Amino acid sequence: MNQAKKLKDTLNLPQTEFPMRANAVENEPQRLKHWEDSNLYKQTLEKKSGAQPFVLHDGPPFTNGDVHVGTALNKILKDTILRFKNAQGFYTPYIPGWDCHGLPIEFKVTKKLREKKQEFDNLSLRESCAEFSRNFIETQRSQFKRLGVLADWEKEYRTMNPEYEAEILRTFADFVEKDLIYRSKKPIYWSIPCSTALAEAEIEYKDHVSPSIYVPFQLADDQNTFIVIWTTTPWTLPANLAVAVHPREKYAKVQVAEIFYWIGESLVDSVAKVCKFDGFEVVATCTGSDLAGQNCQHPFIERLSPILEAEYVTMDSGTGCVHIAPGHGLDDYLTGLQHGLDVYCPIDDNGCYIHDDSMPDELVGVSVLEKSTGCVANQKVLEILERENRLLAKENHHHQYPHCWRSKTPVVFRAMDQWFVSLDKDELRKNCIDKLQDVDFTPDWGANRIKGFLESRPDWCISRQRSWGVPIPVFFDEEGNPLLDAKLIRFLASKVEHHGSDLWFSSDEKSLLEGFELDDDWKSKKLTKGKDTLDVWIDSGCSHRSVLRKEEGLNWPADLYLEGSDQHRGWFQSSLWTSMTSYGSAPYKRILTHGFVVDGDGRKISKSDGKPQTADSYVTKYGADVLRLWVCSEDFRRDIPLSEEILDQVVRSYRTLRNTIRFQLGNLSDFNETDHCLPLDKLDMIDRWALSKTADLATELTDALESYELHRAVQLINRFCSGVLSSTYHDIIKDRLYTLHRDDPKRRSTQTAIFKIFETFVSLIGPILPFTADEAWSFHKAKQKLSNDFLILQKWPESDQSWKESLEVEDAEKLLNLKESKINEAIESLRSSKEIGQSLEAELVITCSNQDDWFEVLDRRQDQLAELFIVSSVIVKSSEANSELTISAHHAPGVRCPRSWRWVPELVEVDGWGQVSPRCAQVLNKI
RNA sequence: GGGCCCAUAGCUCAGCUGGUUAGAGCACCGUGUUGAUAACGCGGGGGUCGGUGGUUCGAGUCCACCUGGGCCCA
Repeated sequence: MNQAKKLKDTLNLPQTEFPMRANAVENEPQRLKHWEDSNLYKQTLEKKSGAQPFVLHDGPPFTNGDVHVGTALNKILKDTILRFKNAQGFYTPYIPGWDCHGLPIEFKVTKKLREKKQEFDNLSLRESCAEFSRNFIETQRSQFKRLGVLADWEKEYRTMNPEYEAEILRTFADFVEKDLIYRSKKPIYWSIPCSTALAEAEIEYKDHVSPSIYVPFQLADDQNTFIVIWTTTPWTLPANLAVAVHPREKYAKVQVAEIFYWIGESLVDSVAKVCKFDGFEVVATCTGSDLAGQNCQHPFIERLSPILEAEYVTMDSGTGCVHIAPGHGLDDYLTGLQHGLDVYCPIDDNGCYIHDDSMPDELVGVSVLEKSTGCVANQKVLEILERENRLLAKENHHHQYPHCWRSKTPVVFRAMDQWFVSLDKDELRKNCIDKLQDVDFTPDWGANRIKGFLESRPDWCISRQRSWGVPIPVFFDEEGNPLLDAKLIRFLASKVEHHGSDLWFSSDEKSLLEGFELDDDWKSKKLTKGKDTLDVWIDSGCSHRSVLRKEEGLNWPADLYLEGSDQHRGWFQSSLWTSMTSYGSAPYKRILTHGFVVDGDGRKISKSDGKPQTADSYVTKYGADVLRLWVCSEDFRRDIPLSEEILDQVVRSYRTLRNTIRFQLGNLSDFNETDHCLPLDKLDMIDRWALSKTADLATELTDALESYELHRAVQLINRFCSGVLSSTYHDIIKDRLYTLHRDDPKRRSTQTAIFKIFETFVSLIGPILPFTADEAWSFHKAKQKLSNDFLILQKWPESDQSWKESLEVEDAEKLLNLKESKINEAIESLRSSKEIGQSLEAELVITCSNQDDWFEVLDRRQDQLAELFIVSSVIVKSSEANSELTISAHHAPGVRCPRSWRWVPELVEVDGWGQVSPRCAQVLNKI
């Protein structure tokens, strides 16, 4: 063995089994299993039992697919915050939930059943939906767990659980009791052959040819003047109740012979051409606002149609004047609501005109269904228009028209009776907005956003003509009068609590009502149960009631709701309505929102890009900790970019961090807390400096996490790793750690510091990188991969004031600043001129005035300067007063010690080891 | 089209209430080391702060408009 090798073996080089590479894909699941086997979630709670709770209420993801990377982001944020709060000392129960009902599931399941040509009724469809939901709960749960999310997976809530469904009904009962529920018509898509309502998802747009007609409406005050509307659905004309114009667009009065027509100014030429206005002349113009307020005569029914303003009217096509039938279109409906029009819809379930006071006899019973032979209703209406001289022109119009996905026939838009929540009754809306003042919003514009939604939304339509949901427990008598009674609903809720809401579909009216005392008025009547289900926003919107108020250990209101910013319109809002109605205040103290995951160019990620969207596709490649580090490194309040480049960057900073930890572990291999720890005042200057930097980190990082600015925490961690540790502290202490005798107080001083820094640092990164931190902790405590001493059960590092200010810290800070600027500069110039390689080959001469503040520091720390600057020696010279501090560097004189690599004036001989520096000789003699 | 929001180096982020030549980490280039080595040190280049106009003695920071992007509606 040559001397170099022999001497190297006498050094205290780092030793650790903590691997350089995480191999996360393989190792994380093992750690996860270990955590589960040890029931770690329960342990974290038991450790904090009796402490102040911090309740983060989980918004339930929808159970219809794999966990999306955006959903993963949401759960990672929640988990990180909870781990932090728990470490800080809060009792942090976390009950995850699942949103199970709803159309997208029903739609997918129906499609599957149809493809398999399976017969199904309501009940079997619901069972298939439930199974579908259950399967994805299993899938998603395991995907969430894989991310490291610590939660009470045994108590998880599901909106389809019978107990949960009962609370949905009780919420509805509260609405009924407060008299907020009313019945009114609203247009929906209706499939005539299927005799069923359709949702947007059940509609296919197909090419279609419709009649395009121009119809003049005579002004009530002026027999010779007409306002001309254009429509492609003549059959809706019997339901016309108004004509809409755009308030700020220009309209022209066109004279044709003795008759005047109002038409959108920019459309005059095209309308004149179609309607064959020969020799027409524009005689006046005005804005839509000027026209509004007048009445016109329905073309073939004794009824006035007011001219109204509507913002959505365009001059793209037609006449700029829009035929309004509130019973047959959503825009029409909303305009009608604004102006107090009736939601008039003279069409029955079979798509035939009904008999009423105004329907012309010749139309009663005529079907509006489009058949291969055409639409009879359209033909009849055209006949009437022609006869009444109210048809200026008719063409064929090719366009995309909605068709029923099952029967493939064109659907109609038809108003049907729906249940609504009156949002303005008893100032509910106002109270909701007022109560937002008690809620903190992060970011603060969230308040503004939700407020806008609360102010502008129309009354809440809560009925759906669907199967996969919670039934609206209403009965009708033979005349169609509804029985809606809070007591009865609560009675049914108790039944549902035991049997599930399937009961409504499987039982007849008699057995549903069995055990309930009906009022005398209703007793004798024959009752039929309703067929509608509740809007699923009620389902998730009452989770605060079903979960927070029912589960032991939770609190109402929640400390925090944390969801994507789309939930300002969704869950945050629906939760507020239900909570205000039942309890008079908001169910949350703070709302924290995050943006959406976008690609590297800031564009939304869509399936068509072919980029992976599931959380799993990233976890199986990078592991959970890298994904978590990505989440936490982004400012989640805005859009969150994700790309290969970004993840590669995260991987690199992860490796740096891991290596830093590894270096510390390696240098603690022969250190034992009880035997070797030195008291703070015995620590070396540089060690005290490092501790003070660690204390700063703890303060700043805690502050960043408390203000939910996780990305700032990650920046702090990165900077600490590279700036404080790697390039400064670790670089400086290598010499003493490696070359001094293992028991040298200077070495033990540094190990004491590393020990404390390590424990602090690993604790600080715990919430963000739970796998890596726990792994490091296990190696630290048990020198093995897995141990039962879990990092998560450690206390959050308090920033230790005693670590902070001291003369040592001040001096070190000054000297290190000098190193970073002038010293390194001097050494670098020596290196670039090839005079030295390692900085240890250099000797420095620092010249400064003994009047200078610097002199005092340099003088006081003279014996530590060489080590601090990582050179072989430093000579401090005093110069004349007022002269600037200068540094010169040259190759160190003397000889190089083969053990410590430092240059010394001369080497000494040690038996069996050859020649080494005097310092190394002392060490060798002790070995 | 409407409401809310975002835009600083190749990437991720700092930049408080407007005030000297705009910062950090990563990446990149150069270089040293080979006793943290699929690691680490040192040095360097890189931004007309999305654009235009305005307020001001002075704007990345305030205002208006425009462009691009996101969420939610229509």
